This record gives sequence, C-alpha cells and structure tokens, in this order.
Amino acid sequence: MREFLQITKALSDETRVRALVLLGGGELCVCQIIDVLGLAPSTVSKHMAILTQARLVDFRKDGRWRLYRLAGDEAPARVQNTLAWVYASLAGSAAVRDDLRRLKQSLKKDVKSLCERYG
Amino acid sequence: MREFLQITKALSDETRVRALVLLGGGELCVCQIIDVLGLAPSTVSKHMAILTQARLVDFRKDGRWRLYRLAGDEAPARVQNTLAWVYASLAGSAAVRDDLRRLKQSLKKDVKSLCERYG
DNA sequence: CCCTCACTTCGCCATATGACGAAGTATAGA
DNA sequence: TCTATACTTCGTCATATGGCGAAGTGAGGG
Repeated sequence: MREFLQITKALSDETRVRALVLLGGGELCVCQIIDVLGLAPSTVSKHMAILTQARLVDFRKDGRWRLYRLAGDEAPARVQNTLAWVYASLAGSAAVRDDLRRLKQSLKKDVKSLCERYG
Repeated sequence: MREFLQITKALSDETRVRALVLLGGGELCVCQIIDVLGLAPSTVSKHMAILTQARLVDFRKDGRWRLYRLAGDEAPARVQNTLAWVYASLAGSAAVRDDLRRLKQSLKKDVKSLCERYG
C-alpha cells in the first residue's frame, strides 16, 4: 500500500506527469525539462526527486549533467505496470502532444545554450 | 490529461484507495464503509464523491440507502484499465487483507444496527 | 404532516503541497 | 585553486487537502 500510494501521489500532479511523459523518448537533462515545462529549476528538481523516490524514474550522472530516464527493466513489476498504464491512459492526449512538440523544438537547440542561465 | 489527473488524484489518498478496494466484493452502503474505515460520515461521504467524480465508482439509491459500487461496463475504458491496474498493484497487500477481514466482520452485523447512530 | 434516519453539504481548522529565489554542493575547466 | 555551471536543498509563501461536527436534504414510517 505504501509503495502504491507513493506512486499515485507522484502521478497526482500535472507537472510530474508531464515530465514523466517527456522522458518517454529517452533520457533528458534537467535543463531540457525546465525548458519545456517553463518552471524554476528548483521546482523541477523537486518534482524529479519525487518521481525518483516512487521509482518511476531513474538517472545517471554525466559530468555536470544529471540525465533522467524512465525506470527500466531493473525496476519492480509494479513500476513497469504503472508506466504501461500511464502511457496507455495518455495516448492521444492533446497536452502530451503539445509537450512532445515543444520538446522536439527544445532538442534542436544546443544543450549548452539551453542550460546557461536556464535560458 | 484532465480525466487522468482526476483519477490519479482520487487514488492519491489512502482512505479512498481503501474504500475502493472494499467495493471489490460488491456494492456497499455508506455506513458499512464508515464502519470499516472508522471515519466520520461526512469524511467518507466526501471521499466517495471524489471517487464518483473520477468515475471509478458509481451508486444507486435504494430507499434511504445509497449503494456504492465499482464502475461497471458502462464506464470508459480508461476507468476499466485503471481499476485493473489498482487491483493488480494491491494484490497481496497486508493493509487490503486487513480491511477485507474487517469488512467480513462488518457484513455479519445487521445493517440496521450498523447504520443507527453510526454505531 | 412531522419525525427519524441515511447521507450530503457547509464551515472550520491543521497539515500537506507546489511555487519561487537564495544559498549550498559537486564537477569541469582555466 | 579559483570560477562557472548544473543541479539540489532550504526557507518561505499561498493554496489545496483531509479531518470533524453542525446544519441541510430527501426518503420512509407514524
């Protein structure tokens, strides 16, 4: 029950769901997520911590960057099922489509310029 | 996205999840849920309203009673998938097992005596 | 009718949550 | 070792949430 609630609480905020969906295409550094969501770095960081604690998301460090990604095969089955359910539920959502389009634009930019001063 | 968040918010509270699981065995009147959860009628009522708004739960009226039940075939696919996911996630949960045991005890009592003064 | 009962809605309070900027941490590069 | 950068943690604020009892609603029964 505790893990289940950790997951549902993580999914009960729009910003976190949006961030989770963004990771569907592969790993992203925090500044890319910041760019798409349009929120303060500290805010996004906290959200990513909550997603990580629920084990929905994982990260690896690459130099100064922290690359977040969806939980993979090593995650418990309950997490895998959750991600499948989330993605099935949001397939065709207009909000998701918009975010993915925005992400596409963001990925065209140089990562360096993206991160500097959180431009 | 809006409907999805309505569902995840509904599922992000332990009391509501417990109530939802209780309905797995069939329809229940509010006083039975009150008895198992040990909360004030107004509190339980509010939770049931939130579950109903998320369409996870439905009810029919029978005289003075309001019989709540899990959403059935008439509910949207997203709701069906959600319920399947919830039940799969909580299978084997100790908290759920305890609640179901408590419900079993509660069902032995006369409904009348249960409801009177919320005994 | 009027009363009772099953439930909901309202009004209130304490706590939880999400937002931000400021300050802290860690890593790359000069 | 000093600075800049990418990110987190902390402190603070406004709002959201969950709890309760009191008051309201609506369906039976006298």
